[in-house]
Amino acid sequence: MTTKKRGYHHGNLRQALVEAALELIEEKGPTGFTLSEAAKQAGVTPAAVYRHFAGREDQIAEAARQGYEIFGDLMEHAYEKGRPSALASFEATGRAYLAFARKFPGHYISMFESGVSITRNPDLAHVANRAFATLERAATELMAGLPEDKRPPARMVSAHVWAMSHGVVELFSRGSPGTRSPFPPEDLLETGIGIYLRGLGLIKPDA
Amino acid sequence: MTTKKRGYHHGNLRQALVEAALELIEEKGPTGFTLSEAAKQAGVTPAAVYRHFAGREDQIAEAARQGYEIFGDLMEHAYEKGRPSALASFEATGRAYLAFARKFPGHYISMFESGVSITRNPDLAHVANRAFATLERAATELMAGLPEDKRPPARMVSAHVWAMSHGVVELFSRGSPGTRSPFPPEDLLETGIGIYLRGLGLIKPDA
DNA sequence: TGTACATCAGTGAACGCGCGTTCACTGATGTAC
DNA sequence: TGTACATCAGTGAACGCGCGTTCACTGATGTAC
Repeated sequence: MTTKKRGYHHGNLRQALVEAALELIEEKGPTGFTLSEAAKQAGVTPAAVYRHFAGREDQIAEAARQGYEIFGDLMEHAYEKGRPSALASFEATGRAYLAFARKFPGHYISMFESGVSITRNPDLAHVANRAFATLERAATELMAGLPEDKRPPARMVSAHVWAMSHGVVELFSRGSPGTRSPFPPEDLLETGIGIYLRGLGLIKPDA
Repeated sequence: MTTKKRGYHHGNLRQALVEAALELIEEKGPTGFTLSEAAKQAGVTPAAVYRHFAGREDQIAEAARQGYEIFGDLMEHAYEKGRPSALASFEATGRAYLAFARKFPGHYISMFESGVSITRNPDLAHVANRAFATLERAATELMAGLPEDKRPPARMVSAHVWAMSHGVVELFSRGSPGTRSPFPPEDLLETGIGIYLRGLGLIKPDA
């Protein structure tokens, strides 16, 4: 829809295939994606896929890579928006995590549930690191506001928030096991992180 | 190995199939499990499976069901062990979550990553609820120790802890995306819950 | 501007594979007399 | 104890299916002269 770069025949088949894959993954889960069906959805023979990807695995990896790219951008935006308040920045990155999962479920699943191995794909590892580095940077600045003797490692703090965000998404933001969520996921994450930050001594114990 | 009930030919094929499924799931992920291979591993023709299960889906569901059963037992044990201290009970259930994921990875994956739908299977819903009810009971008791005006709903507190536990397992306890864990998962969860509880005002702000 | 050629994105047919599921069967086990 | 019968767990062959992947090809696009 945007820049129609029009290649030889199809005009950007590669991206069309990625988008087809994302739709399939979103609809039918990570298992539901097949190279053949993605090709069909893009109006092309399965064999054509091999002009653009090494195979099925590679196609998912590209979907995940684009996901990490978007994710990283969102995190950075959130981080910047909260500045100069370290607390606001940190909270915003947490919210951004959930917002990303909601808005880009296909990407999210590709990244975290498709079985794509980050360790085996250096490209992926690189973009993924950028996203997580933002969260960690926010944590580092946050810790700077604490007395040194009661300052947990920033990596640990970011890991905690990452874990809670991920847990909320997996358990309560999609129809996985938790029947239905007892609370809106956004509220759950907001209050959870709020209590956590109070535990760090960063929020006054008001109400 | 234990009670050899010896049925007609095989002697408890049903359970042997469940165990084969668990091994396969543990080894090769939720996708890696196939009815045929489970049958083969149990030394039996694929068709034999249909004497004991309605199909592939049903076989995974039974693996998950047994997982929830074990999980529920572990949670209850942890809960009882911590008594009469509500705090100890609550912390113990959190730890039990991670211990379960570590000790019974096949079950864990069947329950949370296999795509088995709890809502569509009443049997499953029932055993799952028992497990989560324990966590919630622990949370309720814990909240009783707080002044009423600053007492978040027990359901919410248990959801928070559940989410963080699940997140730690998914992200740092297995080789998913997080490269390698920056900290031992047990420590991560312990400290995370510790900070959270402090935020609730349940632990003194000592060290 | 027109023609000859090179490129290479996508085709279409074919492959071998393992899957989940069905079916009529067989033969070991348990039971009634 | 021995015989006839009923049960039903597991067999073996077959099925249709869609998968990922390969290959020689074709024909539209871009380029050199």
